Amino acid sequence: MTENLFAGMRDHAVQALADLLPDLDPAILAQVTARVEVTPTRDPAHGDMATNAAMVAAKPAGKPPRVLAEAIAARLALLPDVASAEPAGPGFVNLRLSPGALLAQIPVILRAGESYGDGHIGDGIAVNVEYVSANPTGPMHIGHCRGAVVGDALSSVLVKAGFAVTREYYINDAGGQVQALAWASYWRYLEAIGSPVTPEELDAAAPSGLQYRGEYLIPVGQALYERYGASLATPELGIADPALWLAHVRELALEMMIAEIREDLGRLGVTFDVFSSEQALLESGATDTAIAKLQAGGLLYEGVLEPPRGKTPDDWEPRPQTLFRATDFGDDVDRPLRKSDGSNTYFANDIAYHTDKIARGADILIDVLGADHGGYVSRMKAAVKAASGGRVPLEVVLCQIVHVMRNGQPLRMSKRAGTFVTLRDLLEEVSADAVRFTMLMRKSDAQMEFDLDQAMAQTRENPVFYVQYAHARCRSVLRAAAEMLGAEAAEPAALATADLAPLDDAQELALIRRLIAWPRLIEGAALAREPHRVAFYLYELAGEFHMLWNKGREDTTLRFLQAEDGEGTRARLALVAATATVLRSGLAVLGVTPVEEMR
RNA sequence: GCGCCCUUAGCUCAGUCGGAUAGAGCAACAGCCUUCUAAGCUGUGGGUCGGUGGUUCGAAUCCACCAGGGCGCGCCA
Repeated sequence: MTENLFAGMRDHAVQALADLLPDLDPAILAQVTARVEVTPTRDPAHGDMATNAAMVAAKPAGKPPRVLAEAIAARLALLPDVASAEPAGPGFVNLRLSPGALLAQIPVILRAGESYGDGHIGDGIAVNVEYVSANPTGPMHIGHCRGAVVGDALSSVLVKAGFAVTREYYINDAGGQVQALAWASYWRYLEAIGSPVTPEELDAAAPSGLQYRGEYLIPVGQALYERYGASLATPELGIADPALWLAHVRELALEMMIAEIREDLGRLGVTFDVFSSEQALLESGATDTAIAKLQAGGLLYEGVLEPPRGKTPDDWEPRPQTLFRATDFGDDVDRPLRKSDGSNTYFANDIAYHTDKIARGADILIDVLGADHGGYVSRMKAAVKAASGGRVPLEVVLCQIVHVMRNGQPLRMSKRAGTFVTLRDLLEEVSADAVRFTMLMRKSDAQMEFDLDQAMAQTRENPVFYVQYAHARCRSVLRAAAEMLGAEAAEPAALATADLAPLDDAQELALIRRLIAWPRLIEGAALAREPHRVAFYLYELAGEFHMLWNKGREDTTLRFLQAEDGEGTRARLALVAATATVLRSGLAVLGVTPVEEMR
């Protein structure tokens, strides 16, 4: 748990307001203080931090913002850590920390190590983050990997901010797609045992045709052969009664597909705490229970939906269905829970699944979904509201489509063109570090172009390289320091005791300001559910460090290691070590390797 | 037709949940450098924030309408 200087200063600003406005209605004051913020300044000329306290309080207090700002500044100026506090602009109070207060954060960082930035705003609240949840009918596709990276990084951000996170994958193993998987696997099995059955015959025999013809099921067919011999076929090696084989084939195919998915995701550094099975939920009766509960609450009825305006399906006919009163909970239309054959819709099972997550103790549910599921969001939110009695919110992070670009041209993701389609293929060309960081350099709900050339480039244009390079430079300096001063003297613990007064260059101070913004950044990213902010922060932090490094090319007094200046060297080494620490802390959140050297 | 997301410099994108003169990289232009710290460095130009209204001390941010792009729209998951 580390100190957030901005949060601390905010407490002082709020206190100042309370002292200055003793007659203000407490309820109004609370409203005002909720809007008070202390932020890093964009322009160093404005000091280290600024607060809007005077402006948000001006109206309720009936005083001009500048007057309030004067009074707040006068009070904040008395704080020992504040060097100056001045009203500015329309009513900001600009604060400059005393050099000691600013520099004192460096040993704080060094002692905290990578845990610097760990926060408590999560307060142990249980958050369930569900992501990927791709059908277990084939290997991971490139389209899945953005959600995987976003979900994984978001989880890490939340953990760092103090939330109790469960990372979860929902296996859709109950529907018709899995049945189709079983039939396709059976086809590969028949091939493995040398059956004369043709794909056409199988396509005709399977209830929904032969859907998955990719070669990735060949190993499944082989494994079935190894386990069952020819016993799943007729004596003539023809198609046997599905009752004899379907369950076996289904089980093994699912097992192997899930193993493959886990392996692919593992290569990307994406892991989960819990895998939940739709089929298991059905078998446990959880779905019936959840539906019965809605029924008991009077939230279900038999009714007929209107066709959507402007786009009536060809085969539309009015039909009575079991409907959930989603409109009572903010959705546009009530939603069906049962198909005409009496089985549950995907939505019905998903209600049970989300109910299950709540029953397991989640206080907040987050689903990371592809943009093609956008139309699904409002009904699921309605369902969760109904199922939890409004206690548990469902939040949805939508990930837009990724266009993979090469040589400035969109990459066609077709097998016929010989270009890759799977995550595994992608990872053979681009490192997991580059994939992850690049994916996180965009807001998730914005469409993005993934430039392969840029992701692989070993130049400044590549943000991953740029950030890893900054860390490598830090480590390089520290290795040299260990040579020069001895290993122990270059350790964080030793550097934490350095006299930091020599750090007074504008660029050194700019770097320190960036470092101390880390705890606040984590809080913001966690509350906004926006892991991409971490990537941008690291990019900017790396930029400040590179700038200092480059400045040392011209101004030799800014170089980190100087034989004739022991005190200055120790101070600068402390800054370098602190920078490396925060870079590592951030890269850990993103799941990107903090490399020791560029090779 | 309806709903949701998006539109910011030539390009790719940020903009800290309403704050100060809207930022970064690439590209362009102009210098420097070819190593003393490592894949070059420094500086400059570039914007009616898609458009029009509105809300207020203050709007890229919130609201309404319009334009363009994406996604979705009863028994697919």
